[in-house]
Amino acid sequence: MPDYTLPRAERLRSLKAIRRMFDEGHSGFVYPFRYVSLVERADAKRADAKRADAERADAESPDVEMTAAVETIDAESRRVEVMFSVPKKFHKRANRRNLLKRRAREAYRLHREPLRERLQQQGATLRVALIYSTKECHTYKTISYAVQRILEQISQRL
RNA sequence: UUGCAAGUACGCUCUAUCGCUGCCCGUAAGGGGAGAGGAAAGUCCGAGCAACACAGAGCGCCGCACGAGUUAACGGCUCGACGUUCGUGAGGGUGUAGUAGCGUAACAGAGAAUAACCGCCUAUGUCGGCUUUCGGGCCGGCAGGUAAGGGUGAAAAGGUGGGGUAAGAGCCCACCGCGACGGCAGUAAUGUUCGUCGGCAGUACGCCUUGCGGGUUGCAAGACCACGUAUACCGACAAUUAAGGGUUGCUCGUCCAAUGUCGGGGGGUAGGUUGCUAGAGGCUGUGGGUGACCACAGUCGUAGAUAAAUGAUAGAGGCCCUGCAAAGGGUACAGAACUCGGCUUAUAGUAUUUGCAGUGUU
RNA sequence: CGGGAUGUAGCGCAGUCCGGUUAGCGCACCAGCUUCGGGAGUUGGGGGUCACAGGUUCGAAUCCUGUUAUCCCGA
Repeated sequence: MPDYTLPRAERLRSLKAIRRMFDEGHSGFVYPFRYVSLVERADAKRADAKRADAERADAESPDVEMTAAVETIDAESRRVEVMFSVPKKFHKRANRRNLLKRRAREAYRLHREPLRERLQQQGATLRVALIYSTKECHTYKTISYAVQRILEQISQRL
């Protein structure tokens, strides 16, 4: 039985980690999403993160609304951390942004199992951000398809 | 029946699968139950709450301003008064403290306020001319009188008619309008088809004056715990009278002393707990009040997240639109962030009460 | 979430406090002159729903109210 849950622990919440991901991560675009991901194979990531934070001061993309998860002690649940974002620039109304974030989260929740297995095999961890960057408001079907494509792409890059 | 006006209530429902955030039960597996709005929005007012001395004085600044009521409070609400404006009407919009003094009123116009440009008059005074029956008469000028007429303007000193006059004028009179006092009605604003009297006022805005209210900053307020560090370094300040500071526009008052206070300048954290949801609470009934609202009784338990949960998908059913039907399409505005009371703005549609105007039938 | 500012010609800004005759300045644009031609220079010209909607006033870019867009600040 696959695990379809998505508790808060699996969401990317640390400001430090987010900055690092946007600086060093690999980014791509599958309509309507822009995505950013960062793979880490080493175990000594905590020291890494500290160094990265000290290096740089100025933050980029200030009007991005972020959804994230805290770093927990459990290493297993930290295999993948994800955040979803819908910029205010494209969607003015809060209820619209909520709806799109929820659809994206749902699509991720139902389709991330293959990716997770692959990560487990390789012993790597992954951080992903999905940014909905279009003015149109797409249905669940479109979003679901796009999310699957993104997860496939990330999986192939491992 | 058509079109309107003013309100009031509601504003999708159910099932399945997979989830999210608190809470309760359980050692655990798991189970139970809760989970967006009328505007949650804008942040335009008013409060609670918190810190600053359980916050003081004066000045300044800001807000409000018909009357009565309502309320914890308000710039809100209710009922009422008057003016103005839109509407055939039901009704809707908007305004209303005081005026002693000062300022401004472009352009146009003679003039924008102790008005004489054109016009009218020459009774009165005076000068000149003509004439004379020597009383005076006529013409012109000057002093002067005149707010009727002209045109300008947003606004020109009550209106119409008559008398009166040299010409005119509330100068006098009639009616209309206005104001004051008294009576009457009303708690009052105010009204008055009552009585008596007064010839009778510029207008708008601002300064100003009066009354009432406002200390400042806001839950990123504030409190605690953990982690980490630096009492780095530089500068200012005093021994009894002051500097500096204590979240206030200024002044005062008051408080702060050497392991000190403050400033400059660096360093660390980016976590948790609390504030955090029972409150001027909702609903029902009875009573009071025109009403806002109030009193009493009963009853209910109703989000608390933290880059932020309250959902996604599928199916079925309502409702609306198109269509003969089959079928197709639509189902608004919008997402809690300390909490209340209002206001404002957005909103597919549905139901309903009262009232108005028109048309038809009887 | 809380607090604050701005919107005027294609672009950048005055004017708004304290309302008044025709909303002004620079760059850009158009035309003439100049040059063999262009640039520079010079002379003239066009271009504005003063963000939007109500209100106050005789009269509103200016005062008042609401809406909308953009920007800034607060750990």
